[in-house]
Amino acid sequence: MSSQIRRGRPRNEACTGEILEAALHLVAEVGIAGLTMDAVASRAGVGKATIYRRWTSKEALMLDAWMSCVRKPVAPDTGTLQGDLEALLGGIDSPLSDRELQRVFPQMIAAAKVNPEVADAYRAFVEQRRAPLRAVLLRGVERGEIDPALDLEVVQDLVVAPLMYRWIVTDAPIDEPMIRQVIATVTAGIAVRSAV
Amino acid sequence: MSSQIRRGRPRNEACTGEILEAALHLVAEVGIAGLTMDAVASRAGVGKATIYRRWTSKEALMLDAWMSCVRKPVAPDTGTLQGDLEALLGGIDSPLSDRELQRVFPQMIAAAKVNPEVADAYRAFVEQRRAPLRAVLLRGVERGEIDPALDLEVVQDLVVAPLMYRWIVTDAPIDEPMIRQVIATVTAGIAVRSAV
DNA sequence: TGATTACGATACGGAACTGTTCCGTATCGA
DNA sequence: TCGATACGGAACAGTTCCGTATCGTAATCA
Repeated sequence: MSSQIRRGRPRNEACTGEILEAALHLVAEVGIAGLTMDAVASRAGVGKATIYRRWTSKEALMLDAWMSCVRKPVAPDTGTLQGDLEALLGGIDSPLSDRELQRVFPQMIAAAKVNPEVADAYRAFVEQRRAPLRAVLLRGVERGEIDPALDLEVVQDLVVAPLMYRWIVTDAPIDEPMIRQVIATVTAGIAVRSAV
Repeated sequence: MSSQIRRGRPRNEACTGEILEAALHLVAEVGIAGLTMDAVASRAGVGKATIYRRWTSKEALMLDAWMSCVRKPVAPDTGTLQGDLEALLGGIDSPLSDRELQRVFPQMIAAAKVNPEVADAYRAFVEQRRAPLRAVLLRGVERGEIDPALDLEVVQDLVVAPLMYRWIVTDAPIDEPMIRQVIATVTAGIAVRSAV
């Protein structure tokens, strides 16, 4: 069925990645509202037809680009909660720079609030990002480092939110001392002796 | 200079507010990219000329609308850090519903990442929101409830970020138990005995 | 070699939106 | 009553952009 013999000139698969990357860089520069297919084609060094041969619409391209812009992190296992958190919050694996991601991600959120299709992809994206942290916290509960009476979802937010907040809302720096203080404060606050 | 006698039919000042509100509701529905001046005029029940008599462009209208959509909170003083925080994080004073604000705010952020003029207004907006919380925390330090060695900016983020994170990123519920756990965890984590 | 397909480049139709400018009407001060 | 201004509604031109079509060229297979 899908074993149709391909005749003629084969597709240049490198183009696919170049188009995706060009789209992401452009979104970082001008936002999704300012993004045009002409600009994507020009930046990727391809014709528009080459794009439309791969995606049916601008929206389809954007969905693909977003899903490809951050690779899923793996849950570390250093033996202690503090160590796991430090390893997990270290960096992000992406073809885009941090600076660009800080611009692209809000565009994605804004689009998700308005477009249900984007919202679906966005939910999957967030869930994928949160899974490793949840695993780390569960191990923390098993080791007795976290008060089992606490709502783990909230604990998760306490750890991640300050970073995302600086990333998205305030643009404040996310450096080592800052991350350290976040982890120190939260781990101190969620220790078993704390009563809610 | 500005004491020119106004002749002729006076402006209907009610229109101004209706236009601003219509713009905000529409941004919540279709996003800033999908917003059209025709739609604003139609929703506000005015002609487009009435809008352009007050604002020179779509951007100018949007900036005004945003600055008017949330009123500055006041710093409470209940005597304890925990009490101040609970009072401060309670609710938001705005003509828009929470649901709508959750959609409008990301649009504002996304626009600020791309448009320098919006970015300026956005920075002023955020600073205005953060000031009362900073005052509350400073009193907490004076009362000895917060370790003075900590970076207060980070403490501020620890408190606000989980709420904003749910608001913007995950859409998870922000109810009383959740807020309580955030405040309890952070206040426990920033108490004086904790060493960073 | 010839058929076939992908390529970059460019032009095009159709749709949408902005910002302006007309109407005819309504509401004020003099 | 009269002049001045604001009003809602409608139409307008200019621009932008999407998605498609077409061009000549390049790459692959039969």
